[in-house]
Amino acid sequence: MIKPTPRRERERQQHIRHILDVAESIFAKEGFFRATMRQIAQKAEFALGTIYSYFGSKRQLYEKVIETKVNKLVDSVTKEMAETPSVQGKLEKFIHTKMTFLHKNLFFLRLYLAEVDVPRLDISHSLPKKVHEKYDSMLCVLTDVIWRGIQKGVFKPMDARVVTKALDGLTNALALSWLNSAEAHPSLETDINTITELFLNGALVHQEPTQNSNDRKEICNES
Amino acid sequence: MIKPTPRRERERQQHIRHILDVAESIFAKEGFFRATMRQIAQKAEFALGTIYSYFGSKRQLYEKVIETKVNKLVDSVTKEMAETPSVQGKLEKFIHTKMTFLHKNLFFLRLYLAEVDVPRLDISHSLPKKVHEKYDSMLCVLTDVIWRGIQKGVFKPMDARVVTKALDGLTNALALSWLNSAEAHPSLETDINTITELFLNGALVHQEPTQNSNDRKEICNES
DNA sequence: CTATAATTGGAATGATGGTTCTAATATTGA
DNA sequence: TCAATATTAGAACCATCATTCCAATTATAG
Repeated sequence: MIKPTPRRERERQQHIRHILDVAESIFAKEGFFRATMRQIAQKAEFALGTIYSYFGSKRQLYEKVIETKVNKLVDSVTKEMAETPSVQGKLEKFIHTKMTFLHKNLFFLRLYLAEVDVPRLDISHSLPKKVHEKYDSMLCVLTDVIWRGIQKGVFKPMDARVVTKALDGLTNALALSWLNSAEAHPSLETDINTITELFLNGALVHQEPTQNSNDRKEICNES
Repeated sequence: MIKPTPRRERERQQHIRHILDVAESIFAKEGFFRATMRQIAQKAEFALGTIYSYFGSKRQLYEKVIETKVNKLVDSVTKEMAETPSVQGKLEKFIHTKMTFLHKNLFFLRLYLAEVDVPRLDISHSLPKKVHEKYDSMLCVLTDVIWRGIQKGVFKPMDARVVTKALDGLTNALALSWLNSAEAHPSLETDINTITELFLNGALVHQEPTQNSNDRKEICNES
């Protein structure tokens, strides 16, 4: 019951962050069930008991890993969207920010896809509500944007919920492709442009796209 | 080394199919790791040893479940596409057939998403090559269709590979939403239409998409 | 320096569940 | 009906972890 030294406390936080990082990489590589606490302890260079003293159980550790990252993702996406006024701009921000985040967190991407994108299999049905609520809050913002776009006549009249899922799925699908193809970075910007264009204007060739025609050029003159 | 009676043999096949069905439902509900062979044996009303005599191991059983269904999916999708002449028609067939199949196989859908859509986590990296090859063959057909569409000037010049992933992901994402929302059937046709429209024409409102598309042709003939 | 509290390491525990084995049981051909 | 064979049942075996525990170590305060 004594005061914990500031330094001591700082180290503690340091350790926690370090363990979370290691756990993330192992969970991402092995999945929840194959990953063992020993493995994590070993790679983190702590003893088993230490891990358990920081996080109560394997599941808690796992949940913490996911929760931390999902929060970061959602926060940055919603922040970017909030800072942009136009409907179309918000949509572009959504695509851009989300994909950039996933691109910078390829390790995490596996967990994300397995747990957030394809929930309710294996363990995920017991992911803390917090995580799902957080993620859903982001989707709600997106739905709202689309809905307002429809009201304003910028978007066609479609079911905003369905469109939200489609856009969310579209971004996930492309991010997923980064995992499988072993290429390095190059695809990020290209993929963002492709998706944005595809989502806004579709695959068919048109005469005069009323709103924006600027990014079409970009798509064509490279690759 | 004796002749297996025809009836006997028929029963055997019957048993195998029955076990596969049961296994599918359990794997889908629990995931590979949580599902136990005892559980499957019990629900299938066979003894453990019997299951092992039919399929060698848990993993083999699991792989058989997935392989069987993926084959059916891919076969029906490619067949439908082959029977349709026009590029746009083939695309619509892809969306329609794939989504209808997944809609009719909601149980399987979980496994499908976890193993085929988000591979390499957990067990999937050891899914038999056969399965991935089969699935990829379907995607190749799709890529080829898109590529030809671009050549003909029906589609904008985009990276056909990326568009393939996008379309595949789009359909997966919508199918996924059926799992989460507990609604019954109604969304299938609506979702198919929404996706098709979205993919072909995008979300933005356009003026008058007239037929003429020759002016873009020259851009395409690289790649 | 010493007593007290916090941290750490890793062996010991216990449960779970895949796989194997053997003893029934049923089927077949004669 | 009877031996030979195939099938089934489920108990027993065994390896693999998550988790707990306690002894050893280290830090803190006076």
